[in-house]
Amino acid sequence: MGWEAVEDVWRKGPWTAEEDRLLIEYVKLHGDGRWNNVSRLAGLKRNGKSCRLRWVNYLRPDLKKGQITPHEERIILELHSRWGNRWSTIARSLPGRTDNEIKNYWRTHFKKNGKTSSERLEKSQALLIKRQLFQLQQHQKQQQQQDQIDMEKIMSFFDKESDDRSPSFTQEYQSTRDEQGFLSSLINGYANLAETTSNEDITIWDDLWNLG
DNA sequence: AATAAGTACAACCGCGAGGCT
DNA sequence: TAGCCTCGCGGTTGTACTTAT
Repeated sequence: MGWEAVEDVWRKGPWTAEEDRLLIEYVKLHGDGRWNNVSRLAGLKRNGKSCRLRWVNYLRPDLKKGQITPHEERIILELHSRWGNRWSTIARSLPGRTDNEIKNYWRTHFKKNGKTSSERLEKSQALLIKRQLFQLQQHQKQQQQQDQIDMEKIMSFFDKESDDRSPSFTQEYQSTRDEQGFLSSLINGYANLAETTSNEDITIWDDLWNLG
């Protein structure tokens, strides 16, 4: 490693306001990068690695200050369930937030719940299934309404022309019934998988899907 | 009021990837 | 192509602050 090659003793621990000022001045003049030059050019007793970390996590002007919002929290949850501990990848989806910030937030807010990433993944999948179940149920409801309309048509048809039934009409009616039977079996299957998730979770996922 | 426990976050460390010579 | 340098990433630790007992 080359980080410690220039000097033997580097300052460690919390940064002072004066150190921050020197680092900001350095970046203004030379841009970010070439962090090993900072100690020589800016007069800082910090190694390049420490300077980079300080700049990236706290001094960058485009950083978003303040607490993680509930909206950001939902994004973190969703992306973590998808990518696991790939903090830098997750951070790229949250402008102004750093990987370190997200990592710390995750550890303090969610890790304590004792959920491993695989457990969270399972939960996310259950949420997805439950949402699909919800959509299927809505679809089934619409089908039932349509079915009732059809039934009224049939009754009216029998009333009017009981001796002259159209084969194409009865076929169409039968296919509608088949589709509904298929949906019912699908819903029954999903229901077993999704029963552990709440309707509140569905609302959260609806928000997430609407992000894009 | 004292202090133990919990929480939040800044900072450090080790490792590996990629570029350059 | 081997070795060095720079950088980024994820895990871990240290510490200040808050809350509970």
